[in-house]
Amino acid sequence: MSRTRRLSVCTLAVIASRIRVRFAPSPTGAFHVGGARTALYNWAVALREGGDFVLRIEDTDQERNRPEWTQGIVDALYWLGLHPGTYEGPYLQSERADRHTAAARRLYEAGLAYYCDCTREQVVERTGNPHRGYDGFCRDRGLGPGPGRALRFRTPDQGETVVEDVIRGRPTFPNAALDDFVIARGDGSALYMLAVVVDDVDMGITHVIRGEEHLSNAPKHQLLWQALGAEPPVWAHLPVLVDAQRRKLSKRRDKVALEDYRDEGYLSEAMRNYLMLLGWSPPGGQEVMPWESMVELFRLEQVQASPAFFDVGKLRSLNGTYLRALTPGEFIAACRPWVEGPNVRWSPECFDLALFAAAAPLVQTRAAVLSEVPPLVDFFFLEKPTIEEDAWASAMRDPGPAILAEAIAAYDELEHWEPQVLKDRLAAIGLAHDRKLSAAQAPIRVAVTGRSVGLPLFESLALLGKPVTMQRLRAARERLEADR
RNA sequence: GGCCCCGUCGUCUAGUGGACCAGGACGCAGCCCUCUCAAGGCUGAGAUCGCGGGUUCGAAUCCCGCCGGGGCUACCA
Repeated sequence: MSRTRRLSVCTLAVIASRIRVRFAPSPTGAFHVGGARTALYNWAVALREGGDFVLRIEDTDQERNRPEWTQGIVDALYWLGLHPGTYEGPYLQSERADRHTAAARRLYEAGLAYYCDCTREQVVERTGNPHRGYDGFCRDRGLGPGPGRALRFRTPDQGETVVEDVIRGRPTFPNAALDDFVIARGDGSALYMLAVVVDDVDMGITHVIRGEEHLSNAPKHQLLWQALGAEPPVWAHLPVLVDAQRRKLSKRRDKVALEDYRDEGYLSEAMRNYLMLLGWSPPGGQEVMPWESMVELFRLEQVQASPAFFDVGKLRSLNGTYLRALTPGEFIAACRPWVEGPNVRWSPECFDLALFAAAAPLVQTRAAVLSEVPPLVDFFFLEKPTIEEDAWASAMRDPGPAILAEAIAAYDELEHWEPQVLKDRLAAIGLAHDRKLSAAQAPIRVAVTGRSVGLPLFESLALLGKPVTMQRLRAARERLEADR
């Protein structure tokens, strides 16, 4: 389909006095990254066009624990930067049941809907095909309301329904393929199909921006909008998010909860930037940019129509970029929950914020995610370093023990405990063993930090201080002797 | 079965008939820098634009057919 046939949001904005978008998640579990993207796109449109953003919780599934999940959604949006007060709501769909049933009654009274007492089994028996849908059996039976009687919307037999979609052009549905769908249950309560439309109409929504899974329902929604006497909104059906197997992201299989990413140390700014990029790319090719710039550049009609893979690798890279862009002070502040929180592996009284702050610049280029920070600095705050045995084994081969012993002797008499001095001494020792510094530093690094990779060694030793360093070097020598 | 949507490097994408033997980013490989690892710099590999026909002097871009993936087809949302 050609993009030239797409309608511009701006064009239509002239028709509607003020743009009103809505984000309408159903509280059926942890807040999903896909939902986050939908919310962000809605928000970007509202911000750019100076419109309103409405939050509505689709909670007509009465089983759920509403207050908790609703709070989870509000919190997730808050983390993304959508703060209460800057949007309308949250409205609870369940609290609007009267409006829904009133609309159902109006539709019935206008002859646009009819009552039906068919069971599913009866329908299947008549059509002979379980996938065939409803056959219109009760259309002209003139049934009135009654217990167990569902209300069905009378869809047109002829013609077609065109959904003007900003992203997809003009999906066109033959009306004959649309069944007379149920809009109210036997007990009178409205179904989602009716409730969304009633709410959207009532709330004056001008742009419905939601997931692609709703596209097939859009013609039914549109028919309902018209039946209710309202001008249908501008539609925009966003591509779904898929996993590596190109399957729709699933709560069971995939890591989709926004809070999981937050708890792993992804910055909300990075997440927001990444999510915006899933299905849209700013003109000019620049991908990393502040939210304000994205909002300015964002165009709904430029959104890709094909499914997008949620690539954690790219998210991670983006997060690293954001981490590195932080000022030292901001970086330290961002790290604090990870180094001072209740889950740290060292005893809290051993933590030294000044020491961490001094090491932070060394950490900043080495962490892509905040959860990677503690392992980089743990040797500063642990009573003794956790030795990785593989690292120990390879570092303590052949000249390792000799280098360690000579370093102890050389470092012991040092008066100036500074990186350059520490480095020069070790380089000289390495030279005597025909080893480059890159090899000579290994036994010292493992002895002091427990690992073969990490922060720059001599800066680390300088920050750790002479007494602790010497103590660890000696402890390593003792272990070597004991192992022998 | 019916209806609808989608299909450019592994991934996210640029691309709206000629400047595209297809550009960027992530990832990958190599080099430089270097006390390890990162970060940074440079270089490179990687896409017969799902397939097949057309239209055109010329097609990733227009038309037709097909294939593949997905969604809807609930008295779920």
